[in-house]
This record gives sequence, structure tokens and C-alpha cells, in this order.
Amino acid sequence: MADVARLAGVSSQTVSRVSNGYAGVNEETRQQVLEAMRELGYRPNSAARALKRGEFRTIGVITFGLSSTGNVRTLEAIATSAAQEGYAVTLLPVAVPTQDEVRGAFSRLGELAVDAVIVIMEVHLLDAVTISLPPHVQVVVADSDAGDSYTVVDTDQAGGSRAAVRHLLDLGHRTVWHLAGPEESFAAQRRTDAWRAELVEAGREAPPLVRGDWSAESGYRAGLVLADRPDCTAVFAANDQMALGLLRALHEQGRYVPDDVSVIGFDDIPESGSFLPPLTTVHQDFAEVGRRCVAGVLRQMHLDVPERGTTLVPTRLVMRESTAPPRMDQAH
Amino acid sequence: MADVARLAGVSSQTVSRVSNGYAGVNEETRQQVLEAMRELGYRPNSAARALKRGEFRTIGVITFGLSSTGNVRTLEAIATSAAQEGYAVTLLPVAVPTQDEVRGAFSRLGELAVDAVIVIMEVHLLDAVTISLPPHVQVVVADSDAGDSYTVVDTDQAGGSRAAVRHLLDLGHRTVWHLAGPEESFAAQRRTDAWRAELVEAGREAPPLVRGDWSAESGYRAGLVLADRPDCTAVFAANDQMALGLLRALHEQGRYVPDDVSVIGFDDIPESGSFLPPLTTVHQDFAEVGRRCVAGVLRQMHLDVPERGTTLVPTRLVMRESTAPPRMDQAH
DNA sequence: CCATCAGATGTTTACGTAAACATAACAGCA
DNA sequence: TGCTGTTATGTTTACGTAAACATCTGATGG
Repeated sequence: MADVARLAGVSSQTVSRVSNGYAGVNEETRQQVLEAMRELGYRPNSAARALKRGEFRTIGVITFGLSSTGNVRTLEAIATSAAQEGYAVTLLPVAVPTQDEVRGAFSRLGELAVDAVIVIMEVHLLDAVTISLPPHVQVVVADSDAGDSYTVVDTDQAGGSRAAVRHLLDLGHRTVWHLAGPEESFAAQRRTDAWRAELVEAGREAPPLVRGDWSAESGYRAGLVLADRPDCTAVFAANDQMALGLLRALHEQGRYVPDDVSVIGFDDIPESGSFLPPLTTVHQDFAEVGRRCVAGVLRQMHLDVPERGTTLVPTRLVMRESTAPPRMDQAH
Repeated sequence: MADVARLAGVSSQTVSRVSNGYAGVNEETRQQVLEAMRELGYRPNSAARALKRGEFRTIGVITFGLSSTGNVRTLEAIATSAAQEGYAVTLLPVAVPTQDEVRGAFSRLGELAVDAVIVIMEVHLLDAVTISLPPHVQVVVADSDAGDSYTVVDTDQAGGSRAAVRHLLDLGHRTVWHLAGPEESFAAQRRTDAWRAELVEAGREAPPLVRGDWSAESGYRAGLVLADRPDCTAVFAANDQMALGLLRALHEQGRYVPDDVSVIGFDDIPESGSFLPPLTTVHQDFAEVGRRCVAGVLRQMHLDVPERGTTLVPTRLVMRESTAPPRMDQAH
């Protein structure tokens, strides 16, 4: 900066003013400074800036793996929105979703150059974690339960699940089976709860729960079991991957979808329109979740006050070809 | 830091020494300092550290979208390896893969707190881009052509493609059709080139090229065309998503896989084992690509000299149920 | 018994920036 | 003419840290 100032024949403070676009600099001077910057290839030093300003213009994102489509899409939206606001995004992957690991990530974060934190994690660990963060570092949690400790942005899991169940009941199915996600997952739990609630409200019997682990493989295994139940005419799978495995198992066992069994998924991953048959599913707006996370965290930063409460992003039922009314002899 | 020093009754320099784990500090003093740190909740200020040390301990990752499975898995491995080395990862998503956008990302990077850059981008734009980076910022490119400008880490696209084609020829197919990825993609181009080369070397005629855009939907459209060609008994799809769409189209048109048509994919996404039928495909080791990117970039940083040349990560053929010998009347 | 040396700790300084304050030049106005 | 206010610019300082150098203490050995 001093070099630029010397070359432009001004003080370093003026260079600073130009570099930050402040008013009150003569246009002519400004041009000279800009010219000098170009000539010397000057770049502001962000470390010094951060030190002086006391902020890093960076948001940290803690996420358990990038394996799930949802996490990734949310992350992408976060990175994009953050960039628009002039913030960078620093990634903190957590290998295993244990409390220790998460706490470890938070403590590493303490030493990290970060003004705020967004946690994308579907496991319900956060309320229990004693998190120690530098003061004024705001937190927003996506996809999880955070008790009343933090702002939470999430997809409307319950609404989506209920819509899925209702759709199947409306088609005339006596009841709807549920292929649930893993017990540890908070999202899975809420989908299961909503499935059961919707059935109960409709006065239907809830069949026994079948559980997978989100993977297509686990959906396949569950499908082999379900294919043996002739009374199973409609299945709500807690995600599209498991629905994919389910479709394969049913096909192999000679149970036709949707004629014999209707299947509905959750997520609407890009591939689900190409399944056999194309999958009816609940669309999640991950991008919106990401955007709201960033908006929330920035709002908190400006106010410098943590907010509480949950924002729900609505879902949308996407009709394709994997659901149909039950055969006449099985109808309600 | 001064507060900690005062409380511990030492100089700030000693606190610095403890905080950095330097030797030459009396054990007793060390404990006092640590105690004082705990009591005051002291956290080193990373901005000041970066300013003083002249390095940020951060790697920037430029990527075009997080839509492709490969990019994401590579990114995940990068973040994990980087964390192990004590480096943070800052994300720079580029919305559109145009030269301007990429150049823009690089220039934003210039103001960013980053010691090195990894570019994950399958489009071949980089050689043309006049990149202006701060001095001593090293670059590694994954998945792309970078001319001779940078270190490149990539999957052995050619080897994998050749293995796929050879597998189908070995099964007895007269020739192998190819469902290619988009023209702009460097990876797609290399897969196509290798497919053609392998056929030529085996003395076979290369059928006309069918092109998709990586999406399952485009695979479906291509599949409708291919299903009409009775001479098409084996297809090498440039990725698993397109293979998925292809499977659906063939199924709808009454062409059975693998009896009538063999299909092989590329990538080995987690779902491909649950396709109908489970997909034979070429496994890519994205994690290894990510690890090598980080290793490469750190090596360059320590040497402070850019390296050139390409590292290829080998692939592996994963046999499942979508490939089989052709029917007798179609055999070679 | 003192020179020498190693280990432990303190003092000074600079990293690059921007806020706060200071100064200078000049226009408007009574 | 001198006062006030505005605009443009310069000077000083502090952000938190760690390298470089300085100092102090006590032990070792001839």
C-alpha cells in the first residue's frame, strides 16, 4: 500500500480510501491511485483487513460428510448466497457424526477465521453439545433439531410427509407402509412421525415400520421383505435412494409398480424422474434452505443478537408414474 | 494475549510460545499460561496470525457447481485431507462455466485469504484464461485440461473407457456404441476418444456417436433412439446417470438389458448397484483425486515452485448385471 | 572461582490496514 | 475582511501476533 501511495504521490490513507470505495476522494486523485494499483499489481491484504476491521467476511459451514444430496445442494446455495453478500465460505467436514467430533469441529472453528457458523446436520446432537464459540459468532442450524438453542432452517418434513401419505390414501389405498430412514436421523424421525400422524387422523391402521439407512441397498433389502406382504399396496419411502432400491426389489419379486404397489419417495433427486417407473416424490427446495440460512446468519450478525425459532421451507408433491389406485380387489 | 500474559504473570511472548507449542518453556510456566488461557477463554486471532506469518493456512477451491457427484466427492476428500494438514478450505462456486466467470473467480480469489488454489472443472477453459494471482499462490487443477500451465490431477479417463469397451468386446459384441457426454466437457471428450481408439485397435467399426448432457433425462432420449437400432447390442454410457436414463428407455421399448443390449456406465455412483438391472460400470476414485490435489498443492507450496504434468488416478471395472454376451444370432 | 554456555523469559519491532483525528484549501456569506 | 463550513488529503495510532534480539539465571568445567 505504501508503494502505491508513493507512486501515486498520495498518502497511504488515500489509497485505503480508494481501495474501499469511500467518497470524498477527488476523481483525478482516484484515477491516479487506481493507475498506480494496476501498475504495481497491488492487492489488499485480507489478513490485515480482517485484523483491522475485526471481521473476516467468512461463514463457516459444518457438515457431516457431503454424501447426501441434500447437504450438498444446501451447501451450494449457501456458498452462492454468501458470495453475493461478499462473504466467503469455509468448509468444516466432520468425519463421523459423534458428539465428540462435532464438538471438535466447533473448537477448531474457534481458531478459524469465521464470523458466523452454519451447521448442516440431520442428527440430533446439537442441543447436547456444549459449544464454545468466540463471542459474537452467530449460528444457524439446517436440517436438524437444535432445541431452542439456535435458529433452525429446515424443510417442512412433516408437511411433505403428510402430503405423500394423503396422496396415497386419496388414490384409494387402505393404508400406507413406511420405509423409514435411520433412527439417529432427526429428519427421518419427523418423516416417520408425520406419516403415523396422517394415518391416525385418517382413521387408518399404521402397518409395522420398516427401517433403512438412506442407501439404495437398504431400500432393496426392505423391498424384499415388503414384496412378500400381499397387503402392502402403497409405500412411502423416506428418501429417493431407498425408493430406488425398493423399486428394484419389487420388480425382481414380480410385484409391479404402480399396478401392484404404489411407491412414493422424498427429496426429488435429479435422477428420480428416470427411475423405472419414474418416481412420484416430495420435492425439497434445498436451495431455499441454503439461502435462508445465509440470510438468517447475516441478519443475526448485523443485529448481533441470536434469534431462536424454526423456519420451515415448504415442499411440493411431484407426480410421476410410481403411484396409482390400488387394484379393485384391494381397494378400500 | 496481553490479558493472558498479565494473569499468568509472564510476557506476551511467552504466551505466544505456549500457544504455538514451542519448546523452551518451563513446564510450570506453561501450565500457568494454559490455565490463564482457559480462564479468560483466550483464542488466538487468526487474522493477526495470518498477517504476521504471511500465510493463511487456507486452500481455495474453485468449482463449477456442486451438481456433479464427482466434483462433490473430490471436494469432500480435499476438505478432509486439508483439515488433516491443518488447512481450511474456502469454497468458490462459479455459477456458469464461462471464461469470464472463471476469471472473475480467480480475481476474487486474489483478494481472498488463500495460500493455494485447487480448480475442479471439467471444462477446458483454463489454458485460455489469463489468470492473475498473487505471487506464491500455487494452483492444482482437477478433472480438466490445463495445457502445460498447471499441475493436473485426474482420473484415468482413457484407461477406464478402454477397459469398458474391451469388456464388452470380450463378451463377444461386434462393436460398442457410445453415449457421450457434452462436447464442452474435457472428460467427456477423453472418454469418447478412448472409446474410438479401443475400437479401432480391435479392428472394429465405430458406430455413430450419440450425445447426451450427463443427465439421466438426456440418457433416456438417447435410449429411445438406440432402442430402434437392432444392431445396437452394447452401449458404453459416459456416466451412470445417462446409463440410468438409457436403461429406462430400453426397458420401455421392450429391449431387455442385458439380454438384448448390454449397458456399461462410468463413475460408479452409490445408486448404480440398485439400478434395474444393477449397472456394470467403471469406478472412479474421487477421494484419491482429492487427496492428490491437496498433496500436490502443499508440495508446491513448500518448494515454492509450480510443478507441471498430469497425475492419473486409476479406475476399476465393477462387474454387475447389465452386461452379458450378445444373443447367439448377433454374436461376432 | 570465574568463564562459558544453555535454557528460560522479556523487550522491541513490524506485518498491512483503516479509524480517528489533524490540517489545508477554498467557497459562501455577513 | 474575517468567519464558518465543506471538501480533500495527510498523520498518528492500534488491531493481535511472532520473529529477532536482548537479558537473566544457574549449571558445568577447567
